[in-house]
Amino acid sequence: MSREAHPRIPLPTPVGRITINDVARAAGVSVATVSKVTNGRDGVAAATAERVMEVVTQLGYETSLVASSLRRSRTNVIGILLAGFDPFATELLKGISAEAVGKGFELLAYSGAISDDNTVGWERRSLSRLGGTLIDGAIMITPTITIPVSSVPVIAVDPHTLSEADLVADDGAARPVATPTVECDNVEGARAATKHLIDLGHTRIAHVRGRDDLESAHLREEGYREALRDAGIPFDPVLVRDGGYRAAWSTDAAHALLTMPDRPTAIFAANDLSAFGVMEVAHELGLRIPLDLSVVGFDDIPEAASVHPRLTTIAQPLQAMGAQAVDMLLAQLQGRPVPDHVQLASHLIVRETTAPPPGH
Amino acid sequence: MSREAHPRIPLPTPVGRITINDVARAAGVSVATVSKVTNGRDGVAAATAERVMEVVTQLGYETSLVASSLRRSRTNVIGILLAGFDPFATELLKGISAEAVGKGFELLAYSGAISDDNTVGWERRSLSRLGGTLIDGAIMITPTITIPVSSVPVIAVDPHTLSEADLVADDGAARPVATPTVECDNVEGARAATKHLIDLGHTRIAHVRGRDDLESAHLREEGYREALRDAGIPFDPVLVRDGGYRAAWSTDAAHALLTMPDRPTAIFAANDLSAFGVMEVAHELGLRIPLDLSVVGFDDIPEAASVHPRLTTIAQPLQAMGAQAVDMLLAQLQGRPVPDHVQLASHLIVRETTAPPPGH
DNA sequence: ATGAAAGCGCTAACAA
DNA sequence: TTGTTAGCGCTTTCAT
Repeated sequence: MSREAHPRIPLPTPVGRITINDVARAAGVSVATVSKVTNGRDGVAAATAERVMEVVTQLGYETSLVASSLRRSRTNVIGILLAGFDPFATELLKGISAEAVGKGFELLAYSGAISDDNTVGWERRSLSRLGGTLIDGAIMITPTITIPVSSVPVIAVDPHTLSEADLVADDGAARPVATPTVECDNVEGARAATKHLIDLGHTRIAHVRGRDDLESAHLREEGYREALRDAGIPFDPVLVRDGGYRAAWSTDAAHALLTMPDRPTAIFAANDLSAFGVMEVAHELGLRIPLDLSVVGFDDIPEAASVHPRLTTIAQPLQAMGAQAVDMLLAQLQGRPVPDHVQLASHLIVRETTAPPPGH
Repeated sequence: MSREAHPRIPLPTPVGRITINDVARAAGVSVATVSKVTNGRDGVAAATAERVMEVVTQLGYETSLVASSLRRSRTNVIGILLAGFDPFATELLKGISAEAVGKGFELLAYSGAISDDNTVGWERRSLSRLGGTLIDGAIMITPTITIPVSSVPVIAVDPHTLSEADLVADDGAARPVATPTVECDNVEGARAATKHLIDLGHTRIAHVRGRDDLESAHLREEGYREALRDAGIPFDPVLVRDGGYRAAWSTDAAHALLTMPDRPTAIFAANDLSAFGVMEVAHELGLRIPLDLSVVGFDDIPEAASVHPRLTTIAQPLQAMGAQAVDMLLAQLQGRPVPDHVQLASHLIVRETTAPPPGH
């Protein structure tokens, strides 16, 4: 180690980011050698490697994710593409994070729909911007469009459209590739919610429907109808109104339902937000929950447990769904077979908004 | 628009990612022109621009975040650097996301500590890997080390060490640059928690302390002591035990406290997890909460509202803290003055684990 | 064992 | 108005 003078005075610290060039210069080697050392490639003398590592430590050098990902094909980074960090997405993130730990992947949650003008099409845009370079694969949370053919593997969680697997290409041939999907059992959940009300003795059960353009809304209505059919209760179209998955819209629906002559004694709302709208209207009309009116929601967002009275609802196993998505993505990355479609069981959480009908 | 034959047959779609080269080739222009068009630079004939845009749309081209960020200085992406997507971090994310919307920035939450071997030092590593290229600035969530001098602006949320502002450099000169910090008022929160117990009539109030190496633990103990002092209750060192911010460790502390001769009638735990440990031990010992023992936590993680009985605790305004961090980072990016240190008020949430002491 | 050089996709000077 | 070219930081042949 008798090269001419590696002075002990502090290396000329560069001002901005420390790059591989800074390290190479300080260690008196080429950038290629530094790259080999930091990536553990062999073909470098032990002494050289040691000296390089010393400089790396001293300078606090880390390879730029951007630069290396531009050059390499794999980055060991999984992208989670989402429209925003809402409660639904963050619950999934918790599950994803827990499942990914120790598997050698870094997580990168990207919200590209951060301004109002690109709330539509963020799925494709995000995938194009990150895919193929920054991330090895992606988990897409509640995409509202069909996921385009992508250069990296993608798993969709709770997609709001039919999977491509169910579609047929223009030329009539079935598509070979579909985006694998993870979601909860919407039909079964809705059925359980409705059955819970039926078991309590309700027979006049209304449904505040979700957004017509979203697949889950249809599935939940289907579950509602099935439960009625199973119990021999005739379906009454008058008792179904649109709530659009939003509290504001649902108040209209609720008002119509609760002021009709033979008003329902129970309402199954397509999601928790709609249920909140229903509860608000009931309160305004002087109806006591659950004495005069029972309400069931869907999703079990955190607020469901905090409102008064606390909302009975169908919980989606969000963290388990996130973990499942990770498993599927890793399988896909490793070339293992991946199921097209995974449904996880939702379950009823009985809280304080449901009781037998009045006079029962 | 009478160039020779832009055939209507589908453009030769490239297999992998669509790059600027593909667009240039398909549109019959240079990549520079495509770049100008997609970035809205002028100096391009309207007809050319239109043709390029047509190809861009048809091919579904989006500029690669990686490549462009390598070349440009600004990316309009804010990085949120975190150790993992835990409840604390995700609450902050909600606030950050809500505040950042419409401000023209994309959000990129990066968890680089995804394997067990790099749980220490993730702060520096993440910052080095993303900073200077991918992100314009960073919000660092609960860093446990002093943030290194960085090439991009950084805001620290709930840092677990003293800010550099409080330190002095080796040569004795005060450092010119400190990492601006957002946190809740730990002292005041702890004082409110303790005062709540005092107001209920408790005088023998124990404290299960947090991790000794974390600044917030010391601040919370300080608040506890101040409240006692304000009330004229002498501080009894026997009533303070280490819980390490963890449920498992806190059970030992709780056991010691609750089996002592003159046991406390109330315990202020340094965080909610410690409080859960205390509740568990109390249950084992046959102590009823809150009849025999009152418990107060700190943080108000979601579980605090779900356990039985529901935990009285000090809530940190996490979403507001996230929003504040965004505001500060944007200010810093725009060269506006930024406060060194912002403290947001925590507040007491009274639930079911506190009551007057036995026989009061 | 080491380094020179090409190139990943893109942007920005500069030339034409 | 358009294209040529250099280079952002890095990895990877391929010479030396």
